[in-house]
Amino acid sequence: MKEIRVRFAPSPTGPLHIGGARSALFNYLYAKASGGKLIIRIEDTDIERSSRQSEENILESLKWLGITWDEGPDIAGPYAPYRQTERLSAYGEFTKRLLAENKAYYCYCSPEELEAQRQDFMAKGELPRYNGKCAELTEMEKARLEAEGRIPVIRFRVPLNQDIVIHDLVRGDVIFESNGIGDFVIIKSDGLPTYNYAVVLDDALMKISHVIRAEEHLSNTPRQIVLYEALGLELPLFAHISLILGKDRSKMSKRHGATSVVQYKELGYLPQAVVNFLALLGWSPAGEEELFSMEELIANFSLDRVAKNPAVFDMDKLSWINGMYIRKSPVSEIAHMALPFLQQAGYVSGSPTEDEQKWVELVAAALQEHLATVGDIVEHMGILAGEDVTIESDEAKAILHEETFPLVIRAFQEKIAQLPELTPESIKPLLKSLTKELKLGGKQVYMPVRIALTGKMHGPELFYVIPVLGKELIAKRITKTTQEAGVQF
RNA sequence: GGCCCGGUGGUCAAGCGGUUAAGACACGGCCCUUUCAAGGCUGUAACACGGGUUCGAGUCCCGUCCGGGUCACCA
Repeated sequence: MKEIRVRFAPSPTGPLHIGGARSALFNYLYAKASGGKLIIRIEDTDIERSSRQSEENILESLKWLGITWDEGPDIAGPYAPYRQTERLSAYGEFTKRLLAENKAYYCYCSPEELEAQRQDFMAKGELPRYNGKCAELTEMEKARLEAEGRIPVIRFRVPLNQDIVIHDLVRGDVIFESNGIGDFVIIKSDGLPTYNYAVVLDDALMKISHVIRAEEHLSNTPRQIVLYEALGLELPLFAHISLILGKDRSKMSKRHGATSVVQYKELGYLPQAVVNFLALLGWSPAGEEELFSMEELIANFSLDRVAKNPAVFDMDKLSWINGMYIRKSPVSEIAHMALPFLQQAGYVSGSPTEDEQKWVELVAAALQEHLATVGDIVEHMGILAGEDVTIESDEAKAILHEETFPLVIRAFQEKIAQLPELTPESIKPLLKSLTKELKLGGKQVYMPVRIALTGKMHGPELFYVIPVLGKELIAKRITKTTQEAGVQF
């Protein structure tokens, strides 16, 4: 059986886009599910916009997501190199052959002339495409044009009157007429191949068996197919997955919010959550489970459960999934992820002490259940840090005026004074014993203590809040809130 | 505009000629709970429209409408 080889071929012109990430993921899942290989190929023939920095960023984002590859620019492999600009020498003989067989020709039209042509077509209401002006130049004409200092491109001569059919794995057969495609450029005037040419050569040369990519490439595919045929190369199987749309149903872009993978990382999303969410965008599992680890995705993935219709990026669902993963993660991991956010907000020093690290761990434990993203942690810190407390409402204030309040708060203070160290484990029984000894309902103990300590009626479990605050802050905040409420005890 | 792809609740989606048209997110209610969150139960809500084909159409065909993609010396 033929080896399954799929590829993700980003152009390094910016950070990894969320849509690109999903293409990469589907390729990865397909490769893993079928025992095949994933190849990363960098399509950097647009030298103006490509950068090595973007390439590194893209590879880093893929790694962050947990997508690994078998061959690529950083690990080489049997079909190296994996950067298009380093593969140029391999293209020459193919181009020569096309030229020799008259399947391609030099074109001397300048950009200005092409633009004028296009305007002409548009004005006449015809489809704008290359008019074939240079298709049949004689040697003499070529020499003259070259003497003018014109640098030619090479165009592919698209065969006329042909139906080109794509047997698409997700869409079924898609048919294009070759007459709808004008002779297109395969070699630019700078000598570099265009995308449509390089992609065909590389996919063929790298023995790619399945091309899984976004739907925006569907209308390019007939160009590529005619090239495969002209060169006598074996066609891969194609699978075009639909696009990811923004809330207004247009293609995802900056104005829809975060579009790159790094942005999600920076906002405090977990890679497993992003992967899980992306997988569900356009693919659906056979069962009703929605939460999948990478291993489970691999075990369940198949191309025939990939949807044809575009999907709107639903931030709410991403947040929900992320929250699920945050709750499932060990506290230490959340603490680790939370640290930079807390540092940036000034709650923790640049190089945290051991005590600070323990404190962050407590904070993470307290807030873990409440977060949609790790970055959200900062919004909750008012309750857990600082001397600054204000009572949020008259309703809260009234609770401090209940007649049992002095009793409760005094007993509470006595109890924590006896503890050498405040820990969730020690506070939990302490609070319980308080209700018992005072013969009060839970609410009559927990609520006044909560308000005295935080000024709020809601928040994380008290047995977390108390150790996070520590004895000193507790004393200060009690003084402050009781003063504000005007209660003696 | 030409060509191509798509159209099931607000969103993601299951469905492959016969179902009370799943499930999830979001939203509302109830329960649990010291609060909130989580969790459990529950409710509102959909086959774009019009013609066919068929005993029977969300499912097949055609048209209309709507959305998207693409028409580069970008990828």
